Amino acid sequence: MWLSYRNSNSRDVKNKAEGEVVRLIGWIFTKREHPEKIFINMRDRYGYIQLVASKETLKEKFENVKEANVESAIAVEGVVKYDKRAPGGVEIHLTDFKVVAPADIWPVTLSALKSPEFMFDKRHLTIRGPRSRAVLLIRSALIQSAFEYFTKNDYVMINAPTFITSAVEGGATLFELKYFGDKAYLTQSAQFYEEAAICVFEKVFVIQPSFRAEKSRTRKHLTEFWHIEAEVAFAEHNDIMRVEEELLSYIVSRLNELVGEEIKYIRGGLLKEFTPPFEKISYDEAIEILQKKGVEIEWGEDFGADEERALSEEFEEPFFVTGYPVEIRSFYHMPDPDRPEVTLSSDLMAPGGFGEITSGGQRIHDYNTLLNKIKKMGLDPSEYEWYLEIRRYGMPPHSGFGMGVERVLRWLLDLPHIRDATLFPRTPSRLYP
RNA sequence: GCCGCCGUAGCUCAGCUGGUAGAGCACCGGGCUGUUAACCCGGGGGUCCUCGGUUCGAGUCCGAGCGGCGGCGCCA
Repeated sequence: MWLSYRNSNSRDVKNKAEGEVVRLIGWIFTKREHPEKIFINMRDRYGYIQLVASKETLKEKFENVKEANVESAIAVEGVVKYDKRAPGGVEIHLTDFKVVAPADIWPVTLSALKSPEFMFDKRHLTIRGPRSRAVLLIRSALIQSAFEYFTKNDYVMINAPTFITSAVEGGATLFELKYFGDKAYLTQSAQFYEEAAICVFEKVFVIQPSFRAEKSRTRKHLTEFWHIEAEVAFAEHNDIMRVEEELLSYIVSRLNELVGEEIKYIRGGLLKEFTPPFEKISYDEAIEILQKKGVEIEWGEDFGADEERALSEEFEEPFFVTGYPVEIRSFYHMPDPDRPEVTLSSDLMAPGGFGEITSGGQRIHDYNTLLNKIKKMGLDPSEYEWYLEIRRYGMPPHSGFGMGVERVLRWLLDLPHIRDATLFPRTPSRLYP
């Protein structure tokens, strides 16, 4: 009933002529009261529009406007009026006003915005604010853009299971749960399942959550995050870096088209667009750069937060660090045939001190090589039985990567914390709401 | 897991060397012919995180616990 009552919306009224009668549905965002007039900023899915209620035209219904609290759901009818004094230059002079669902006194005040604890305890309400609204719209567009990129390039979307039995990354970071009589874990990555699927579809991708039981108190970690992962058969390390740089460039330019208004609202201007290929430096070069900057790091050590920051400060566009040492990468990474101490792997770094946004590389596709590697790293081959077995039946060289949705979003929008990049964030200290 | 900071009204915070609490925002009432986080005047509102200790007396001092925030390690 109410959906069909609506014949315009906050965005669409700008296309209407002065004097046209429109019916809108939405929520009261803010309200300013005077004796004869009340100004309402109404919010709907499309944005914001100012409503003007005047005692003269609304008569006894003016009282209803007076009594309606902020965040009441309303249905209104009114006349389109262009006026310089209205935000956005257009407003609706009400001829009818109904409360569809009343609201209690809204607890989210201006000072509440300063309290992360309050804002996330009341996340189910605070997401209605203009900032969360914009970020979540951009997030939706980001996932849409990634989906577009992959499907335009002949990838097949697969859906990997969430319950798993063995670790893709380090075993210590798995969430354990009861699975009837057995132990199961929540997935950290769809990678292994993608590797099985490339022998059907050659190019596959997933967009789904990954779980990591890392007690990370940082602004770049969630325990549940959305993962964009791709895996490509017959592809070598350089091929997958090409995919990553194309994907990121596509996402950025598409976001500017799809949600430019929201992006401007959050960061004051459109996103800087990039063109592949990105700069690529080797792990060895990265170590040199860091040592020259006076950072204490030796070849063979992994980058910590300080190192990632120092390194990425040296760049103004995203760049790859390639060829990480075998010791600091997971067991499945392909050693470089010309230099067995390093892997055919890379991380894509965001510039300006931000650091890692994707991680990827070529996988070991030979059965015996992988088996030996698993044993050498002290892992139990029986836990990787099916993963090994796919290598006995025509597994070509292949490569893949994973990109964190919230991390990319946080970087692009310069958000203070990764929890701002998701609807209901999950961190070690937050499981509610 | 480690290091640091914090916990007083619905929210943000003040409260000096111990004498049972205050401001702004929000809310309610009144005023105001167009506001943009409206403005002006008035009002109500508090187990001072919990437990224990010191003291005639604890929001304030001491101890423990719980919760949150920031950073490190780990990663996307």
